[in-house]
Amino acid sequence: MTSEKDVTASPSQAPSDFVRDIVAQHVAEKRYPKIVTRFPPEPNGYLHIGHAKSICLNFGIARENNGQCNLRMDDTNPTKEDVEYVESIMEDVQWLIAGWADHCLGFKPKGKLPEATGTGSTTDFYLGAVNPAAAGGTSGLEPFFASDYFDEIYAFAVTLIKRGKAYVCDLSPEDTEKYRGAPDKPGVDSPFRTRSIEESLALFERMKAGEFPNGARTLRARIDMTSPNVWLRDPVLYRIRHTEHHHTGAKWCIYPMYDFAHCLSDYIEGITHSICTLEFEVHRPLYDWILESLGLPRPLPHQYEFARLSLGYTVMSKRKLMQLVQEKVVLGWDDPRMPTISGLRRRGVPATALRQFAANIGVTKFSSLTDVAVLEHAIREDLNARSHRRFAVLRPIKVVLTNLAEGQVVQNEAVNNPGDPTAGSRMLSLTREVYIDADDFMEVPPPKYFRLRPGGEVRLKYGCVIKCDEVVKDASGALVELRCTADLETRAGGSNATKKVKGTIHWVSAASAIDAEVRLYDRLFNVPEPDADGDFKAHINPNSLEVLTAKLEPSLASATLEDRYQFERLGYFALDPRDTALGKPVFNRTITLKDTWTGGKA
RNA sequence: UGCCCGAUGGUGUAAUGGUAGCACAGCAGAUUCUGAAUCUGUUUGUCUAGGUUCGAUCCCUAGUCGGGCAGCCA
Repeated sequence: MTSEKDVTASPSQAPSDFVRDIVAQHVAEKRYPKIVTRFPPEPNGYLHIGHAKSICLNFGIARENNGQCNLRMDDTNPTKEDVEYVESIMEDVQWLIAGWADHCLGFKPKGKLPEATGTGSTTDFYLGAVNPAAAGGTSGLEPFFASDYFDEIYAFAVTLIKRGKAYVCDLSPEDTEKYRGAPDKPGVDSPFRTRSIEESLALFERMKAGEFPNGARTLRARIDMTSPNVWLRDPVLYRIRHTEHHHTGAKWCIYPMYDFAHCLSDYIEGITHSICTLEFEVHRPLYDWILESLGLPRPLPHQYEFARLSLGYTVMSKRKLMQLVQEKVVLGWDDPRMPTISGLRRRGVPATALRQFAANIGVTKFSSLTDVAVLEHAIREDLNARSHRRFAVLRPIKVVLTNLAEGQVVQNEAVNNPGDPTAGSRMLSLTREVYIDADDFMEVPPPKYFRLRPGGEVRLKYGCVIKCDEVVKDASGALVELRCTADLETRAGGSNATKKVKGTIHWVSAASAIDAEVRLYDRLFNVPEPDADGDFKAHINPNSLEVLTAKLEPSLASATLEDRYQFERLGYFALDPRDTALGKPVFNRTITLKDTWTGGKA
């Protein structure tokens, strides 16, 4: 495979799957001088974790074969697309592949268009890539745009007409549908199918010139109205849309359809392997028909299909995600509860974890439902290795250590990561007043409860064992504070340091703790397949976000956006990059720690 | 009732004519100043019926079940 070290994570060798097998065979045959893939999102929404699977596949294949993967905006429908999406896509892709496949990313000089390389009767166009890493950054570069090829695609359409393989059709949208027939019923030829080449040529030019209203005419391929594959029943190649385009402005009023534009865009860029999802499988004969009908001089790209990702407890279509945003179920496309790449990033999920996840789930043609536990495992595994441990108390209970003097400070060393000796340590101050988490004290605990109870003992981690002498309540019966005695001889190095107690809990000093907003996220839906009954909004988890003010150990005042933290016994947390302000930290819980305690119920 | 694609433990995936393996989840134990991590062990599987073959998860046929396809969306 590759001789380079995979920087995703040490254990991940290049995965193997049927697409990579095909590519490997082509490499062995030396079929192409270089393997070129592409990631071609339509800029009509934000990228989600399903796209991440595709990105990892396409860029993975490129990097494993010393190839290249072009980022291309598949923007042939001006009514649905927007530059906002172009920008988010660029950011998300570059974030996901950073440090892994940047050297394979294909961009192009800003404004650069394909060059006509054809001679004589053969029409040919080519547009090569520039790598941002090699070019010293993305300034002056941009991704590819299918809309940059409108001139060339138009020229190819004219060629098709001249070859008698396409014609201008005057059927209305409704009639076009009727004539198409049904999957089990053959279609009927359009009355305009026999139109002369000259007339189609003239009409097509007038369509381009804007002489006809939307929907008045289309350019259609002349294939076979009786084909069992409905996509071969004279598919529409061009439609009239008097709409400005986010990238080409007002230049065009006719726009190519996906099927026509995609294969040609692949060809123009010199793509060798055009990898897409299963629903395009029935389009493949059309993809091939168009390219083969043009008599193109360079090697043709080929399409390969794999199963899109379905993840438990979430929805994955852009339409549904858009709905969640528009109906304010979430706070935006990058809401940390969203399965979008931007949402996962904001939640604190590292790109390496997403890449490892993609490698773990594999690539097949079987439509499966992936257990969220697989994603969660990849995130925990990544975060466990890299996160410094910190103490944070989410729901504070005050504990007074009655045998410590006011102002007395007992310093304790706490390691930053028990699995990584190089991570160092920091000091924690034990004082007369500390906070512990409400979950770590129960007046009437269930069986096997290891934590603090009246008259019971527990260890304050990196501190000492304490004993609960008194539970103080107010007139209403609400807990005010716990009065405990600390046994300082049980500290590390003390005469009773190895004293065994059932529970060890985290804590913070009331004297030095800092306040911070902490956001606890839970899954957005409360059933594994929210859309199984077609009503995904009925299964929204009303408690997917809980916001609280927590007490944090003081070292967290210097937390950075880049670092990941494990709040011990609670989970992994990261600073929210959008809402954190100077002196006002906001932490997002990326994921809880795995919790095998049944809560005494078992 | 047309065409295309698929089917391996609970879930996801390997094995491409020769011992059904891995991961997640689960369970049990060890260990633990995180009920985490780590370590050890372990339950559970080739959709059905025929055929080819010394031998079939793999090749062939039929069936069953599942997914996709009838936008001037992608």
